[in-house]
Amino acid sequence: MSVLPLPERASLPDGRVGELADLFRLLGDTTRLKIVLSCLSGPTSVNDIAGQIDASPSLVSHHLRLLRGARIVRSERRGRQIFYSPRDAHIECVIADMVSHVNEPTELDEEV
Amino acid sequence: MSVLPLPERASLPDGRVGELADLFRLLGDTTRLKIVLSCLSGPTSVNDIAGQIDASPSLVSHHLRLLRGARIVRSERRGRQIFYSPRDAHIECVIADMVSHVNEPTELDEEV
DNA sequence: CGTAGATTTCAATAGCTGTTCATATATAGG
DNA sequence: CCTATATATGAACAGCTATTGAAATCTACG
Repeated sequence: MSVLPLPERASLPDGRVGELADLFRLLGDTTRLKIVLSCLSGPTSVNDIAGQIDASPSLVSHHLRLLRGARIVRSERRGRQIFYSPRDAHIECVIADMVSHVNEPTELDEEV
Repeated sequence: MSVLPLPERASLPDGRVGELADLFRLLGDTTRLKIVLSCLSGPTSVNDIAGQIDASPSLVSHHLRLLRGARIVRSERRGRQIFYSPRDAHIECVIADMVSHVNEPTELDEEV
């Protein structure tokens, strides 16, 4: 497969489809997505995230490691706690676009 | 959790986090992502998609059903074959943004 | 140093899901 | 009507992964 080009912007270097899928997959889990949403408003500590989404710090930490590995979030230590925030603008943009898609009203013709 | 607001654009109606995650999850599978990428260039038949990504028509059809159910792609019959294309601009936009993220050079300080 | 707070790691389990193969449905043409 | 092509469906299996609870680091601070 060497399809594309994408309608605009940068094209996909062949063989990197896996990387791209990984990113989507990470955002595709409810818990992880909530974590990312939690720190959209600014740097948030692990415990605060856990509190906001009602999950154990252990679980949150697990997911944060994956998210950080994929450069979806960045970490920053302040005193004895660690604050997480979205890695870059693209992530926020991707989420905003997808929210727009969810909010898009269903056309009358097409259905399940 | 009722965090947010998202930096710009529409906000997420509470309780719809699941819907949002579903969309990302669907794009998070390599095969499915390839399918979507295949029909980015225009309406493509099931068999052509299967050929482009080297997968069985059965498998492609299975995934297309999920993608259509989530309104990620639309279908259109022409003769005896069915052509698929991305459902709306948001999808293409989301993918383009994520590609930008992949292409973003790694900062020197932060690492695995 | 020793305690407490904050985060991370480890191991084990349960549930989900992508894939396959066989079968079914549908459309067009002779 | 019968065949071939195109797509869809169903069931079953294997592999992955989210979750949990306990234990381990690590940092700040008295």
